Amino acid sequence: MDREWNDSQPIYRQLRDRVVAMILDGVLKEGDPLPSVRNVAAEYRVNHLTVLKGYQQLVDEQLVESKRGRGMFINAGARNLLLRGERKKFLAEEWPRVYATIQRLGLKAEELLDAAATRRRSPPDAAPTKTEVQER
Amino acid sequence: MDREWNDSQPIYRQLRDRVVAMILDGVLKEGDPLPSVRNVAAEYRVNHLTVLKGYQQLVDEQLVESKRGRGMFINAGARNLLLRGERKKFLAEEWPRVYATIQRLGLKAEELLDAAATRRRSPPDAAPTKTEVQER
DNA sequence: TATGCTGTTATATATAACTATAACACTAAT
DNA sequence: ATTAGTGTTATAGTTATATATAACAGCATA
Repeated sequence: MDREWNDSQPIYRQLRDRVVAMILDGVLKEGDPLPSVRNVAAEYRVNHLTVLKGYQQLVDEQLVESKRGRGMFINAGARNLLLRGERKKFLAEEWPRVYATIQRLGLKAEELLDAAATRRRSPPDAAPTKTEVQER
Repeated sequence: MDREWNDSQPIYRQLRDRVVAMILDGVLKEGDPLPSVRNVAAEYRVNHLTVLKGYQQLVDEQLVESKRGRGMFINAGARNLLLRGERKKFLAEEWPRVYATIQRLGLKAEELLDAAATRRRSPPDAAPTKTEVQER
């Protein structure tokens, strides 16, 4: 119900990232409507302008199209566009920093895999719905 | 000379992180003075209050001690304190998100290692000095 | 004592992020 | 035509981040 926000990124960017994750994971497919601005705002207890700002990023990236009065919809080719773009961005901007940290802390593959495996346990009745933005 | 700032984190936190990296890497050892607030401010072309704020974080974390009129110095035990704390923080807060992204993008170990290997090439005369905060 | 380093405090200003509240515009269905 | 759902715009206020400028306080040394 009440997801938490990471203080290392503005909320609107985290929202954008969550939708991106849903597209990559196939939870949102081409032509699908995004959960509505006001629904998300209510569910996450966030201002609807903040949600809109996150969604507008997706529009600017050509991933999503807005149809006034109807909703916002995943564009054709969105997933492929993302696979290219996000890969490049991650490898160039995020991974080097993360890799350096791993080296610096002397973390081993086993510890990393253990930590990744136990990162979340979903409560039994928390089956994901298409109408809500999902936590990663 | 003129390092760049990552727009995904406030400057003062990036400064804090760079000093932490220098401690972990052994560039700054216990008892060593930190590069002075005003020097760093000048070199990075940043307000000295921003640098001070980053340094104050380190004081709050017991990693550094401030001696008015003399400078700021790495505390005894700072590196060990960091090794515990940063490991825990990284594995709990950052790595799960990063790991999920790697899975989502279908990145393979080889690609990751390649990207990490080519992440920086130091110009020949850019030997790190103790008196400057280093880029990771 | 005077100079030149340190860290620190005080004001004031600008911008980004987020919020609350209200209103507007368009679409679909009753 | 009305209603209820979409996205969108407008105003205004708060907090965090970063800036510029000035001044204060402590230490070391010439």
